Amino acid sequence: MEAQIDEILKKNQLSVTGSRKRILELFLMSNGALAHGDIERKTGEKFDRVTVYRTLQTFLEKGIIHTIPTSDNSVLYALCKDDCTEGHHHDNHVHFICDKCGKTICLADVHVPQVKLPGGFLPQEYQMVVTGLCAECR
Amino acid sequence: MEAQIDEILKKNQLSVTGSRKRILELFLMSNGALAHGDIERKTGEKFDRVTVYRTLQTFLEKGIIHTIPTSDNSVLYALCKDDCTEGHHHDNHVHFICDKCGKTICLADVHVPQVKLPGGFLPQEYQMVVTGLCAECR
DNA sequence: GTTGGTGCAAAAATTTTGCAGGGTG
DNA sequence: CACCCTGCAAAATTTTTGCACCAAC
Repeated sequence: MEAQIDEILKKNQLSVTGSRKRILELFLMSNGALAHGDIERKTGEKFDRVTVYRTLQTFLEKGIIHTIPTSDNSVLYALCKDDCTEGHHHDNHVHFICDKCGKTICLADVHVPQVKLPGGFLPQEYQMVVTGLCAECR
Repeated sequence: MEAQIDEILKKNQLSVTGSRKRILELFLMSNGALAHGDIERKTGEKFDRVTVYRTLQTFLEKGIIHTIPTSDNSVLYALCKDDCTEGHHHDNHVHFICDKCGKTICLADVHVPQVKLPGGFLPQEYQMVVTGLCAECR
């Protein structure tokens, strides 16, 4: 894991610092989406809130993570797949958000079906979010 | 339109007030999604920002409008179809967000395909967002 | 007249920005 | 050692809450 983290950071020409390593580690472990608040909590507020904002922003710009659309006003972040490049994501699996426990789960095996759009639209990214109850909460 | 607005409000046991009429009118006219800021702008800041917040909240609770997931941290609202009831929405069409002009367009004719989920999940609502370039911006 | 909605004020929460000090390459 | 990153402070923005007044029914 340690090596993997370093590799990701170096591949994106980022300095390997404590906060970046820790936050990246959280994403690798969680195997799902994290909100800003999750990260603050899981790091035990060890890092300044501002640092978390800036780290997430940096990861976004480098294409290491991406945002996930949600119906409520929260912003979720999740790791990109390897074939994501700066500004171009291929995160084409479905996300499930549990109404009860609030957890967001990446359904890596469920692909987003490509729908046919009316003429004129130039689609770039398809995202699908399913809400309901997860296996543990139902 | 005037009559339609009154009917919607009365059907939901809401007092017919100036701000509610105006904001509902905006939704009926826009035929798309509106952000909080759009509403403030289009009403010419005639109503207090707090009133807009509370009106939107009320409409949400009554199932008159619903939120639309977006990748950035903005919250968008759109009218529900007639068969939406309190707490249970059937807004099962695809939304398109243009990366250039930022507009959100309801693709009312494009239905959200139902995907099969792994066992255990109890899906309640499917939402799909496509981003890219709209007909005018491409 | 009673109930509920609005506006104003203020508080709380979230996000952004500037700058000096410290760690990384 | 030069540069980028972090933490602190503060500003800006967004959202929530309390309360007195006014409008709707």
